[in-house]
Amino acid sequence: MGRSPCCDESHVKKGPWTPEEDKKLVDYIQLHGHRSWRELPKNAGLNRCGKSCRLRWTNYLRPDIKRGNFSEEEERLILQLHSALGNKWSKISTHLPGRTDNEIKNYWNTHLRKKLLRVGIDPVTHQRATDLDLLSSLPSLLAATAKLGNLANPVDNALRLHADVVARYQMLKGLITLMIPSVLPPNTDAMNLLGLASPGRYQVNDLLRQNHQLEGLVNGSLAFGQDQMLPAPGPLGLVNPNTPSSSQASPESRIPQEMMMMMMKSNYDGSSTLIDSNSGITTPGFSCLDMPTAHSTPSSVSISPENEAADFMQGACGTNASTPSQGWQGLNLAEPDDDFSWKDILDQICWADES
DNA sequence: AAGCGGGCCAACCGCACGAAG
DNA sequence: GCTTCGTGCGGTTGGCCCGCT
Repeated sequence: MGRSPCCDESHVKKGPWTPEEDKKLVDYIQLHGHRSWRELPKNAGLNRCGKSCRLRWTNYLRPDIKRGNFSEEEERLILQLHSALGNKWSKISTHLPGRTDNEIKNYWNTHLRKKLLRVGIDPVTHQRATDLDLLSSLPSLLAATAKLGNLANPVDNALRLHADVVARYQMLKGLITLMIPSVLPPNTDAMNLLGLASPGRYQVNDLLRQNHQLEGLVNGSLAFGQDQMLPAPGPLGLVNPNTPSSSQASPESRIPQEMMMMMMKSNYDGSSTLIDSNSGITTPGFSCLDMPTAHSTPSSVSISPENEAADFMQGACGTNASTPSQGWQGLNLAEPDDDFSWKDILDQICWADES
């Protein structure tokens, strides 16, 4: 389709607006409204194109514009909305009273995008890196996130925690994936063994939930004892409907508890308590950031972006407790078979790390 | 103090889409 | 059904500001 620009006339002024122009525009709109932006500059005595007037009004002069820094609440909301809607700035702005799409877009590009990148989350897809060959970069990612230290901003803390947990998740995933050819039956889904969502679109909200889950592991709140199949989710109510039942877990899939704990605990400082309760991000629950979990499956349910956004906007802070289910039942952390060499696996990982 | 580089943000540009004729 | 108009939207640009050397 397309059409010629509204301001073909080369004589119209461009560039920054002067206070006099602002006053003319405001005075005119207050008196007459802005029924036709094309006619407005003529009538208001402005040497601008209508489009420029509209932008100036909507992005700067409108009386209900909120100026100043974004609050933590706004920041989190933008993250959530962007993960659900993508670059739909105007839609996002409707959830942030007083903020314009342009302002949010700028804030995203200059602040939030970089924050996500810094913690290893793709700001476009909200996915963590999924490729196995990225395994080699994870130790450095962990080190980098550790260096971020105890950040004052709860959102930063949450992101750092995401990166930390995601990195461990990746190491674990990589380990299992390496194991598959040698010790697991063909077609075994490594992630199902862990009771985690299968790879795919991975949003911040998924991250938060998996944080939640992995923290359970890290903190030892999920009891996995010797020779013990996990009969039920831990106190966190972990849910993964895709998880095979324990009866389906192959004996070969056993991972020694010591190894899991070593991987999950290494360098972990229990930083979940860093999260500011005022921010609404609480650990291990992340209560106000959680997607509704009782009825949805992370990453695997197809929802239109709009519905998805509406869904979590509606249920963000009022989620039902997760239904206890078979989640993590496939996680068998009992002792390995005697003839199985975990050292070999570790050696493989070291090799992968070095390559 | 001057030059440089990067960050930030207001404003611009071009396309898309719905309404009206 | 088509063309034109008006507006909305998202991506990009350009200039200002600030910190660093």
